Amino acid sequence: MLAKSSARNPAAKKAIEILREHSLSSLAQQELERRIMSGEIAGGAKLNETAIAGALGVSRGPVREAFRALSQAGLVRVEKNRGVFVREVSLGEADEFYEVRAALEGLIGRLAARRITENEVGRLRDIVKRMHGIKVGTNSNVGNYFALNVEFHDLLARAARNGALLANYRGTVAQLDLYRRAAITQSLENVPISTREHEAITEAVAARDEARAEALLTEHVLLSCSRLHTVLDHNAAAR
Amino acid sequence: MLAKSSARNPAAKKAIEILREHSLSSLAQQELERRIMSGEIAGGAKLNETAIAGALGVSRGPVREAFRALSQAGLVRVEKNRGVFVREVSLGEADEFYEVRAALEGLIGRLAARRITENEVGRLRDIVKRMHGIKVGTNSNVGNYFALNVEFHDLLARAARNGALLANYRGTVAQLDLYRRAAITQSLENVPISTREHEAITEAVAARDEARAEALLTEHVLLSCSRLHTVLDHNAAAR
DNA sequence: TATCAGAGAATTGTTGACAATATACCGTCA
DNA sequence: TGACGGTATATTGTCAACAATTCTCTGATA
Repeated sequence: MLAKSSARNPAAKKAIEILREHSLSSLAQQELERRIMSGEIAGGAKLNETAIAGALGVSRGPVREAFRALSQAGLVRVEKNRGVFVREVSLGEADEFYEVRAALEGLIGRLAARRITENEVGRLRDIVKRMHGIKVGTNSNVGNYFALNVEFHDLLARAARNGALLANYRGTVAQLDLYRRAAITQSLENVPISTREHEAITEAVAARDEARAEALLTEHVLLSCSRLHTVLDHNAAAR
Repeated sequence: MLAKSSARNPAAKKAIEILREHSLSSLAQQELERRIMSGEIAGGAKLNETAIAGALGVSRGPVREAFRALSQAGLVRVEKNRGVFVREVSLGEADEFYEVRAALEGLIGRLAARRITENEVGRLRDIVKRMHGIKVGTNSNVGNYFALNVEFHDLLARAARNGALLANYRGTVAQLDLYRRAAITQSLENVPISTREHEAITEAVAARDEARAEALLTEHVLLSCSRLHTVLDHNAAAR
């Protein structure tokens, strides 16, 4: 029965092909990471082994292995005999991550200015152009801007052509986003300001100005952190 | 039988106490990390699940979970259906890690200069004093200097009082040490130079000079990388 | 001699079962 | 009514068995 479906059904064939090179635990890890980062699973939520195993159609073993990897990545917290919980990042911890990220982005700016290709510069400019297109008024575009922001910085991180730096950057940003997702503190008024910063960064990198790219990127991250606090204070005052 | 031994044997009692808060997988992870970082298990070596489980007195489950965490930490490499191997870091990758570390240490220097206590400054000075005591001639003291170096930088990283930075620093250094351990490239002649750099860093931090501490630490890491290359080139030429 | 095929052994991937711990529920008592 | 205790349930931690894949060794062949 299974053989028959795999022989005829292209989807089943593809699934088997994927399983040939990926273990169930790595697939479970990917899927759980996606659900956590998308906010599908809220911060602090408990991850039930049996329930997740059932939902993914696997046994508890691979799920537990995925948990250990996610714990090492700082995305979940493991309490012995009690369970696994989506990590909650406090504002204080977010500030710590912002500092680390600022240092990493500085290096990214320096290296990207040195190694970025013309094609990549073009893609950066395209992202900035799309950022300019965000209309200040429609609230749904906040998420749109957030996605463009992620795309911009990840492209820059890849342009630095340092694997260790890229992995470190992504891991740090993922943990920082655990906070940013919980506290939806994107303010529309900051979009034009932030977009101008991205534009300046793009031109510094395009001009191969390493020192300026480093300084602008470090400053950009620290300013983002400041803007976050401003929005939070404003919200707190209004409440 | 087991109850009897645990009731009388203090060691067994302690072991049970440890098991009350630590799972076998986390203990396996710790132990494997220790063996990898100490060089007890060589780079590239295959980690046999059954053998390790037997050596640690547990079943394969916890060992596999430990593998996943170590893989996420970048200390081992998992190949599906083939096994787990201690990660081998190339010279090129080591250069990448040095760049990342330089950025992190810069931030550590800045924050440590801001937040270090008098007690911690005293301990830094003590470490430097012990570094000065290393006799250039006895080869066994290279490992001694290496330990002091680790102690110095980890103390400084803790003095920065940024948990995210500390975790990131330790993870990065662990991966970098995978290379440094494989290529035992410590040269005696560099010890006095490196010691002077540590001394200058200590005094910059003690003087609360954030900019200087940041600059000196960044430079120190990049110089260490340069010295590594010099030693390697020298060894290659001599061969 | 070198290469290839194949049987056997070893190793990994996954699962289900059992034991230990924690949680939830419910009745009792103050 | 609310706090406490005990039992039942649910969940986690660990293990052993089975299936699938890879590795190894032997022998045959060019």
